[in-house]
Amino acid sequence: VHILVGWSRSIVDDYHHGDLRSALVLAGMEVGRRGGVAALGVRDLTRAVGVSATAAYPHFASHRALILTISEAAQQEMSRRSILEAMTAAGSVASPTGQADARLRAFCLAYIGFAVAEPGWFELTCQAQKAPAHRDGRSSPPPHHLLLEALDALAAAGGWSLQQQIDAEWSCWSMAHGFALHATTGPLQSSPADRKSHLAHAVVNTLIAGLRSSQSNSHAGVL
Amino acid sequence: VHILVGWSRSIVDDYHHGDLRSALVLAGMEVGRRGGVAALGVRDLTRAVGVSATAAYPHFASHRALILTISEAAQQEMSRRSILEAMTAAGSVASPTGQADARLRAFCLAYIGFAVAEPGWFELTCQAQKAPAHRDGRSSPPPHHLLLEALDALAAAGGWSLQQQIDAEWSCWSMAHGFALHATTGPLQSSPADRKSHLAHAVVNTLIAGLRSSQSNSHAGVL
DNA sequence: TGTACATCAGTGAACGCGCGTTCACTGATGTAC
DNA sequence: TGTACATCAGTGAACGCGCGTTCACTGATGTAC
Repeated sequence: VHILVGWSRSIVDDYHHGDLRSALVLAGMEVGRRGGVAALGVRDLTRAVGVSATAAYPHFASHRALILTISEAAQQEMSRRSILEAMTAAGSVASPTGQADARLRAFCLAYIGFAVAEPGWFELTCQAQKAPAHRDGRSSPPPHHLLLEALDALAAAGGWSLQQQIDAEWSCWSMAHGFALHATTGPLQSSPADRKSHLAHAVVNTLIAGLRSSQSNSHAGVL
Repeated sequence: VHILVGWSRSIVDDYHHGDLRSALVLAGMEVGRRGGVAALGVRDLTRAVGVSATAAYPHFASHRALILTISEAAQQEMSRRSILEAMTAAGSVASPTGQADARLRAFCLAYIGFAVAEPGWFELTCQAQKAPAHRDGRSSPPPHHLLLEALDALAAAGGWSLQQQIDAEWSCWSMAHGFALHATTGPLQSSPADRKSHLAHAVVNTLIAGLRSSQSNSHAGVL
């Protein structure tokens, strides 16, 4: 049975001895949602949890390590709560080619949509970008795994080579990521929502049109 | 005639009374080239010029103002020294459509190439991204103006509507920007140069293929 | 049941640091008469 | 030619701040006998 002990002077009462590590990550998500990475100081987070500044160090080797852990939590949030949902919702389409198209489109638009809806979390997301490890059996995968999955279907339907599929992977991620940054932090940041949405659709349309035609004339017109 | 006066104790001897403003911006470009935005503290830059920390304030209202000015200098560098050069070099192609293609391709690849070759400057570049102002007669235009110029030709050759051209603008910029970030700061940052180069070409090919086919079936397949 | 002891998650004072910015000032330069 | 004065680009001491990290510590909890 948990009893509120004396040292807990903070408003955050849902933390008690024993799970400070998780509490810090949770606080990081809460604080970083508004405020981004800049708000994730060691002192900021320990303060938010209601604990002395030094209490973080038995759980995290350094400030950077704490940030990276929170970044991974943000990636989970993006994947599980936003992209995965959109992709499974896009599953109800007739033809297999149409379904593959729809799922890839859903990935890109959800990636962008998450960034626009949660710019703070999106910024966290960008902190820990590892080199992509291909299809290990990880549970609740980060965004990149979901992209690979969407492309698998498209590659099978279109008869792509492995090289073509890898290239496509980076086209999709670049387009979605670049647009997300423009809409979030860049020159589109104060555009109205419907303009952002229109451009997002246009941009993703161009991407998919390009992928579709890449199976016929790839490696043509090289500079 | 300039004489080395007593207060100039720094190694940077090419600064004398009267152009401290330019000297600070120049130092910012030098220091930011390695080190990025994080290295552009007020004290860092005044130290680099060999001047007291407070000397910057008659010339810049705040730290932020100083950074924005340096960012604009980096944009000039990117446009003039890298992109403009590549685009004019791509001018020698036969058909008008082929030339428009080549110039757009040159823009994207030069944008990415600059980011990879000068990641510090590229980071500076991203600091001051204003909303794009359409074709005013500015001398030595920032990257966005050069993109518009490249698209003008392509739109004329392809018979695009204005809306299609605006959409294309953001497709190009998103793709180039997203890939540049992946190659610079993101998951591709420690990939070998030839892999970056291969993927850059593949990604730009996909983009251009998408733009080419967008004139026929745009606004089709909307989600 | 009661005492002795190890464990372990936290405290809180302190370290050294560097930041952006303010303020009153100084000393060389150029101009007017 | 020489003196008086305004201008102006700098100085340097100081302010308040908050950071990440270290260290020796404390006090509650669980276990052994």
